[in-house]
Amino acid sequence: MKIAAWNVNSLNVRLPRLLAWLKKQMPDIVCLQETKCENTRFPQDILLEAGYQSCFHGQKTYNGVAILARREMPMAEVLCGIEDYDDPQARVIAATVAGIRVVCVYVPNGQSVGSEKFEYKMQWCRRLRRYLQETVIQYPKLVVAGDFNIAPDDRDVHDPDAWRGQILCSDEERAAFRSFLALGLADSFRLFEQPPNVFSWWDYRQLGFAKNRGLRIDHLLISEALREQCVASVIDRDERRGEKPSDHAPVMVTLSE
DNA sequence: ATGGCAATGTTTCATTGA
Repeated sequence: MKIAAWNVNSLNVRLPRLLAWLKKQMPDIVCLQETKCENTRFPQDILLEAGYQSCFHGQKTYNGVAILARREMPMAEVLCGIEDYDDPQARVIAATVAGIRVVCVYVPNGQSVGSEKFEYKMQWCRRLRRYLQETVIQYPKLVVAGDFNIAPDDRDVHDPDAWRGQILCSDEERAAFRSFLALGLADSFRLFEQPPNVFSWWDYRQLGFAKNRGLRIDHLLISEALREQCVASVIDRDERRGEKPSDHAPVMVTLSE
């Protein structure tokens, strides 16, 4: 069972790449962020032809999340947003597939530490933590996947000194990330020995990718009940190459049957 | 100190992202 998360930065623009990538990697479940796609325009039929059913929660221009699952695996109990939180921004969708609860998240960016958007990010993370706390009780087999907009520690930053205290790397954001792990979730990437300087996002500007000036901000968290099954967690860096890439690479976790 | 790239729609520039 292969579960992936990918911030596609516009599903409309990235659809040809997504289809080619699905064919190549054959993931069972895919969590998408920044679809920037209204529900009425979601390319449901095209994805179905490619072998994937989908559920989606989108809006015009910004944000937007979706979960794809192989057509033969029933997708149930779809829930949009965080329970008991009237967030106008489409950032969370959850579904149950093959006995696993999958929560797809697009955590706010936060703009700069101390800004109004930063306060929104921090409040949003507290709401998410509360929601996940309830979710993991109801669904012990839980995967939380997506763009967290947080680099958990200095290993996840190309230039830790330059980024210290900055947005995506501040102590407050890192504490929020640890509050998710404290629910019994593991950062699947760190369950395995990894080479240094592996990232999931690179700035489009200043040859960010060519110089490997990146951050690891996209994550796949897995609950205790899934840990023994977890056999690999990787980042598909190749997907950042070539024509019209997203600025994020897909992240993938493999669970044994 | 600032913009640099990409996507969107409010479109020939402003806003947002990270």
